[in-house]
Amino acid sequence: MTDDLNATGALALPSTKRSVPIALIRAREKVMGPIREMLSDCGITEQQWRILRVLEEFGPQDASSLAERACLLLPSQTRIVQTLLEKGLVTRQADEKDRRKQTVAITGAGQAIIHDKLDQAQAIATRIEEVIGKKRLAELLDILEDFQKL
Amino acid sequence: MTDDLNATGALALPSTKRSVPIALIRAREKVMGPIREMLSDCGITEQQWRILRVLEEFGPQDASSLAERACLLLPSQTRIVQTLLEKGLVTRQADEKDRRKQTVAITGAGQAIIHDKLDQAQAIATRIEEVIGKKRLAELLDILEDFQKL
DNA sequence: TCAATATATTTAACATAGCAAATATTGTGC
DNA sequence: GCACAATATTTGCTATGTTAAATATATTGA
Repeated sequence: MTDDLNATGALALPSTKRSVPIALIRAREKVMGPIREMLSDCGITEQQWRILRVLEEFGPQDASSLAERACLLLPSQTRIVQTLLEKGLVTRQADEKDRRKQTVAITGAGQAIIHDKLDQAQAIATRIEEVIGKKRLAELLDILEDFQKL
Repeated sequence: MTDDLNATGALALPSTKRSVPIALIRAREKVMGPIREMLSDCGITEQQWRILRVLEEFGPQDASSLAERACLLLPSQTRIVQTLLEKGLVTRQADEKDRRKQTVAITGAGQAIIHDKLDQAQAIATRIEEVIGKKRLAELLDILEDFQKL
């Protein structure tokens, strides 16, 4: 009884205004605005920042773990690490035991960038918490986690 | 008092595991999986599908409105419409009154694709509702809307 | 041991994201 | 009516997303 009907009475998709995929994009777009602004003046992209963050948080790791944690597909990860190598922000070397694996690590220069932006990044996180509310933000993260069950 | 501290006692960013931008990406990735699968066999991308959906829902409209509703940047919209033109799924013509504006409309072939996929798309939407729960899904959309205040 | 498989990562190719600059058309003030 | 600012869209360029294929190393079983 809750099926959406269009003007002709036929079964219709939910309006794009309440579409989950579109809502996720829109929200993300807003969140990323200030973050991109923060990163633009140090020549780092959003994805490069994520890789540095993950390396700083979890330490040196193989490519697959890094891609999973930074939420990147392996091909993207490969390219991004290559540019980070050129910038001198990470290192990469084959694992001794299993030479198929590549171990990626953050350099001092990479850590410096994170530390330089720490206050700004913290301020952005705080701002989000203020606007959305601490409780609702926690709810949001919980609900989003449930999407992994799909 | 709620500041996150790392091992050295310095101010630290929230773990990437509870990062809002990353959580949004992960959720979106899961949602899009079945949708991409549905579209792959008719040679249509996710963004092309969004444009067709919006044109079907709101009718012929200028490029800016279309981009806004389909949640695409104008340059992306321009290029995607170009490929849709080549596929014969949309038309585009200059507005009579204001020749700067381009009016885009869906064709019969474009509508046919939407109607062909209607049942499948509906099933995906239902599946999401089952897993997340109707109430929580509504909460999610409400919270995501609040991000526009940022 | 060696061929067949499986695993880890990279490359290739095409589509899109994001930003800045270029184009085209319209509106405005003098 | 014209130079000039404003608006709507497109183009150019670099980076990433996405899928499939290629490459390299490990593992397994006859």
